Amino acid sequence: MGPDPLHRHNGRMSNTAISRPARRTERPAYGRDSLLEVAVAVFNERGYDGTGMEELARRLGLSKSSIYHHVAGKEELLSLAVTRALDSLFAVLDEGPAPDTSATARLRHVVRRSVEVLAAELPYVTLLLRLHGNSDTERQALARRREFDQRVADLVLRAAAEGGIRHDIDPHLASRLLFGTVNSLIEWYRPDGNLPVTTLADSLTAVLFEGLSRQGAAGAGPGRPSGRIQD
Amino acid sequence: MGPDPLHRHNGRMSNTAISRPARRTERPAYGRDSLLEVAVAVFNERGYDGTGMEELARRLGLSKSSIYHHVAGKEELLSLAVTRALDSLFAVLDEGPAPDTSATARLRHVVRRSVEVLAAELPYVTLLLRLHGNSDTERQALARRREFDQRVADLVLRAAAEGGIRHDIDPHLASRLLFGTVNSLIEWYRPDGNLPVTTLADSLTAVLFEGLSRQGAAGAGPGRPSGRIQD
DNA sequence: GCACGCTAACCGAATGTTCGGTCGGTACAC
DNA sequence: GTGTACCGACCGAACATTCGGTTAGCGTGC
Repeated sequence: MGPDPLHRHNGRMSNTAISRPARRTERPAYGRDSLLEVAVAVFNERGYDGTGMEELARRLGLSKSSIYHHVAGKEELLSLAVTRALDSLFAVLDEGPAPDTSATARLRHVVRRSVEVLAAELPYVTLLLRLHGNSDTERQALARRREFDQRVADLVLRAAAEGGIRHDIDPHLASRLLFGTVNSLIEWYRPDGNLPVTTLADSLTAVLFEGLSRQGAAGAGPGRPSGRIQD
Repeated sequence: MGPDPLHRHNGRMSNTAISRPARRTERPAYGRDSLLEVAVAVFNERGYDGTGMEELARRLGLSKSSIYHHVAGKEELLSLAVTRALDSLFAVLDEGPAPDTSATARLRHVVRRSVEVLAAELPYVTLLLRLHGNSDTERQALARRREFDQRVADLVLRAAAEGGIRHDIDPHLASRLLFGTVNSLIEWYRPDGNLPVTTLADSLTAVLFEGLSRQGAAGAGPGRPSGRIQD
């Protein structure tokens, strides 16, 4: 029926001890960042729409109203999270090998770095990849995400023009498979497991780039350029 | 929730009007199946938790209360959808080449047929793959899904033991990449586009099986067996 | 051939519950 | 005494679901 009446104890949870300004008092006190971290974790567990502010408060060890002391509301938490994810992803495109390098080499770099970003910012990217576009915030994030996808697709196209991709696979399909596989990492990869990110990135790029580059003769392979993809 | 509440003759199939008995009014006159089809489409657009019964009613051209004439509630719609998806997926495992065929050949068949099922039952599988486990219904579905994944992973392990998978890639990782890529199809593949399922399945199996089978020497490839993956 | 009852299909107006969010206030560090 | 961090109590809106009907077509008796 009713929740247990807690007598104003601040039993703050242990982890997420951001040790920036050397806290002296034993009052941990959430900042925006540590609060966001917990919120995103819960959003990913139950889904953004499936998470209530009350459940969020419970997991934070706070009351519902206290959350509004730190952020404007539920939607701001979402906005902060996906902006962080998108900024990290776009940074990958603007760094990397000089533009005069071969497109194939640059693509390889983008894939590898995307895997690393995905691992480093896993909760934030996970939230981004599961948006539905139910609010303005979500729709704007999806628009930025589509822009990212578009720029990667262009790079794949240039790699294909260089001959970096086997001719019996449509470059548009190659894009989809490449980043479909990369994005599917959010479904199972856990950075705290015993598979290092470097090994993951090595294996993923090896499998996909070798599969995408070599002309195949294995059993039931096709021989003609395949159908185009829309959108 | 639990057992299906009686199964009297359900109405009509999806709008392939066979006009079997007699003509109804000009109204759509939904049966369970056609109603489910619309509902699942809306669930996939806005997310299950993000879809209200009112929005559902609007899209059906019905009143909210009329939905309850056909199904017990929102959760039954979800249950019907994911059961259909899971039944189709498990059927793939139980058909196919005889058990005395090589594991590699059987795996290839499972991957190809999974792609086909994914395309044929796209909305239902999409809904399944996006569950969070917020209710008993969802948790039961996720349990069945994990069982499917486990059986596929076993098959990959046997294929690896046969030598069907290159030795510098851990079979557990190979499983994840393989079905990560297959499952990522729900994010972009549309059966009504101009990429036929057969071409898709050909290309996907070609890229992945060639990438996974051949020992690589392309640039930055690893050389040792990679780290293990947990659960 | 038509009156009658039956039922599937539907609706508008409610039900209680949960939602995201607000408000006035307390504790305490500096 | 001012600012930061927090809380319980509360609010209107939206939620899934229920209830008491109405309508239309079909089968049957006659």
